Amino acid sequence: MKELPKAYDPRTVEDRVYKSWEQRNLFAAKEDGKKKPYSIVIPPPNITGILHMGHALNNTIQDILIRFKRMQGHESLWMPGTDHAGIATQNAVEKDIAKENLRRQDLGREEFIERVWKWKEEYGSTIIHQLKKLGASCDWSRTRFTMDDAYSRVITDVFVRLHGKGLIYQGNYIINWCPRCHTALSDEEAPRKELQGSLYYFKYPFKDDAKKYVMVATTRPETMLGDTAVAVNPKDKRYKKYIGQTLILPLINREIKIIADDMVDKKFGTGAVKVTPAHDPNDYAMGKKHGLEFVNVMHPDGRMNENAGEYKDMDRFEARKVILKDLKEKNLLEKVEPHQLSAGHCYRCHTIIEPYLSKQWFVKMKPLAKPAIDAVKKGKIKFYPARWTKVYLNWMENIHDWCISRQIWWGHRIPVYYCTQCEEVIVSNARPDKCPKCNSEALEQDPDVLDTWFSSWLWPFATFYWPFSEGDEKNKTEFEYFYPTNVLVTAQEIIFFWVARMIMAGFEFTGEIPFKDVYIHGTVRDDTGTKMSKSLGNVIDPLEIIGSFGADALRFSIISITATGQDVFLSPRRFEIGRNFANKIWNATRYILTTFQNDINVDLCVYAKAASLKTVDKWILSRFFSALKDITESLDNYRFNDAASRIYEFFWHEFCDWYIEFTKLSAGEKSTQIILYKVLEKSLRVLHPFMPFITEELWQNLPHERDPIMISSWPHLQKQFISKELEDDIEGVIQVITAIRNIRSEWNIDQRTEIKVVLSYKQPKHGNILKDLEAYIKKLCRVKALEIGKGIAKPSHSAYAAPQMAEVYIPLEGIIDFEKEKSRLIKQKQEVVKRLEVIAQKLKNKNFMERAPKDIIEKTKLSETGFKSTLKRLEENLKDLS
RNA sequence: GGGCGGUUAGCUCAGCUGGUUAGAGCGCGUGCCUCACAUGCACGAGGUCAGAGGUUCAAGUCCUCUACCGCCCACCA
Repeated sequence: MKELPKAYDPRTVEDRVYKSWEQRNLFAAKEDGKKKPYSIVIPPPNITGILHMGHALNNTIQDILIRFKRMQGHESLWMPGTDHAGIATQNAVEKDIAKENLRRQDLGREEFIERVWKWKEEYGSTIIHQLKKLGASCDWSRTRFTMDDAYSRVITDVFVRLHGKGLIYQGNYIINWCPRCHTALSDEEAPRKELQGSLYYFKYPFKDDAKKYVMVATTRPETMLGDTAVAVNPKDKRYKKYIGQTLILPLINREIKIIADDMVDKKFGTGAVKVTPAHDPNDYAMGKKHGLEFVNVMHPDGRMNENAGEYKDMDRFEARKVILKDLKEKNLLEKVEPHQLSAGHCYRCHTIIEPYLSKQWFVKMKPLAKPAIDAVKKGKIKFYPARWTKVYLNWMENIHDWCISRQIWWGHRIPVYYCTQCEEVIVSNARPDKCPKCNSEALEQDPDVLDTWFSSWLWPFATFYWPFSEGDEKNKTEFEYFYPTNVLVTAQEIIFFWVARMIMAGFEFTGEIPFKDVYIHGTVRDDTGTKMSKSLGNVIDPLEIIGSFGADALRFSIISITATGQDVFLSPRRFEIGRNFANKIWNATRYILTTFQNDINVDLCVYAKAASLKTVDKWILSRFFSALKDITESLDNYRFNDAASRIYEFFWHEFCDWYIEFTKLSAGEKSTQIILYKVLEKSLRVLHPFMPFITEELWQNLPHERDPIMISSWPHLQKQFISKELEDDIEGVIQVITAIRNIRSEWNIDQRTEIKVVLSYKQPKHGNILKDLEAYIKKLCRVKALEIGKGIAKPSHSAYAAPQMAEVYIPLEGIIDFEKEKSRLIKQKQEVVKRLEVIAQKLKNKNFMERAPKDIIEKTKLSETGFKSTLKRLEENLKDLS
């Protein structure tokens, strides 16, 4: 037998173990009619991504599920892949070429795209390697990329289908514009953040009488250059008389009308609002309604344009300052108030977005949302924790159309072609040879690309390359087998971005749900509660943790401290839990292996002959199987931290602390060896989904040649071994031992001093158990002589230490403070009697349940069977007490 | 303006369907290098479960309100 090192060193194990799995091709999943499928699609990380704690948590959870289900006999498929991450990747590559003093415009579109692909080849799979470090058991042979040809075909297909159904349209609207990335963004990509800004009050003079004016208030003074009206509420007495009159827009000297609109809030600002239809969504709506002029005053990069008069080419914020100065000089700036406002920020570069009028492509969302809402309402898709259901429904019911075109280069080109001759718009899967209308060959493809999420929302089925071309039986069969997937594991941040849209796409294109469950885990934060992010510099690098503590330690720690759906606060020290536990598992196994001596060829199946087992053997089996039951249930309910702490508790504090210590008395005996072995190997299997590396390594060190633990089976629950009575008995013995140790410690009796203990008991049952386990007590408490008998010791504490041999008299019933215990029992008994009386009275009233009004039953929350079972339990309690 | 989460030991947090004496890890105190493990072992101290009402035979757990902390959504110029 190999000698195992004294401390577990993950660095010598993990890579080797992972490679062995890969070599045996254990990750591959295939259609297998005999097995039930279990499938998960990974939330595809960005190719620009590097593994952070959020990934670590997210992927550990998925890997636990996948490994658990695989062991339970399912055909487990974890579909991996990466996302091309349009803006993020383009930004990264632009940064990269900036080192060569190049902008993307210098390279031109084609060459730039080539550079992105090259960049992708070099860095794009970093995150995949890091996921392997974490132990992820994805089917890597299927690794998808959202820009792959096959995947891209799905996207084009979907675009054409939606357009055909009238669900995609093009139009001029106010969208979120990032002046730095030069692209439109969806609402979800432009989250609003609170800003400390100002509210500026301007005077707009009347045309007829320059001394009179209307005062307006704004937070974005620079947009005033594009004002084409001033709006007031029609019911506002202050302004009613001015409606229809003409004002002169200062600085620009444009004539603008005063209009009336219900949208104007009388109470805000001055009650009169400047209207800039080209730079504000509300004003846009008003502009459409009132037929106003749309004056765009900005370049796409955020500088003012030719419509801005003398402010042309100034940056928008520079222009703001100058305009304020000029207005002040003209005595038109009344006052400035501090004002809390919120403005959209680009989710990629954090630049303040500009509401900007431009022509974009949109998806009509309302029709898509309907089936997706119904599915969740009917429980076809369940959220865990359930509270997210409401968040999802609320968003879905107020859904807005989705702006899907982006003015960047890296992404899926929009499959739309324009005829330069007759301006025909052609939507087509492939580039048409000529214009169907005028036969011209001068066709130009729309320069824009699609929102990255337009590819992600197809992920659950596009990864199977749906829709299937004729003869593509392989993908079709697999799709039918593995789809819908079982669960989607993700963080709350992308419920709207991604989860909701996937559900809509699932129904629209496959007619089915894309997944049955959605498990939303918490956000990873640092120990002060701040979200971890690179820019804040508060990240804990998972790879560093893996480097020093090991992947298993990382996995186990993060799982056991993350309660279902709660955010998790991390500091590096918290990973010691997992490291220490791994070391414990290592050493327990190491110890058990030494007990096998040379005779390892024991008949390992005979443990079923329970009759020949010792009490402690039966006890540990009982404890194991009840732990197994709990853990299996917890995993089935996505209660990962419960499962992790349960196995931790069992393995460390029951198996190691007590059972292994018990067995040291009978280490050479065959039955002891068998049970030690059995419980160990079963525990390793239960631990495997949480800590795959160390369990595989130890498994391979167990006697006999064996297949990897990764493809072993989840232990079979054997209920007949679970015995509550037996567990209580040993629990009692453990209490006795603890009490003796306690006395030893309290009286400062040195560990080396041998003592004599006299135990007395009242209940014969206890006495028998104690006698049965006398040797264990003596060994674990270092007791030289132990006397057990009825009524030997007095019914109170009486013990003393002698110089040579301490003698300790302990009445068993008095291990816990006898008087206190007695009064507690009496009190408890009285309470039980009281409860019994009340409940019995209610039951006696035979027709109670029928006669009771519904709301009372509701209120008491007790059904008739509830009453009866309560009664039964209380009666049992009473029996025990007598 | 809506919605959600949190408030339990010195710290970080568990506690699912209400039911014996409210738990863990870390930290702290005492004693141990006991031949698997000092990444360890044994023992211990430490909690009026944010506050106030209510429902119930029984409330950390359910209901109502209040306070503080945090998050999300919204067309607050």
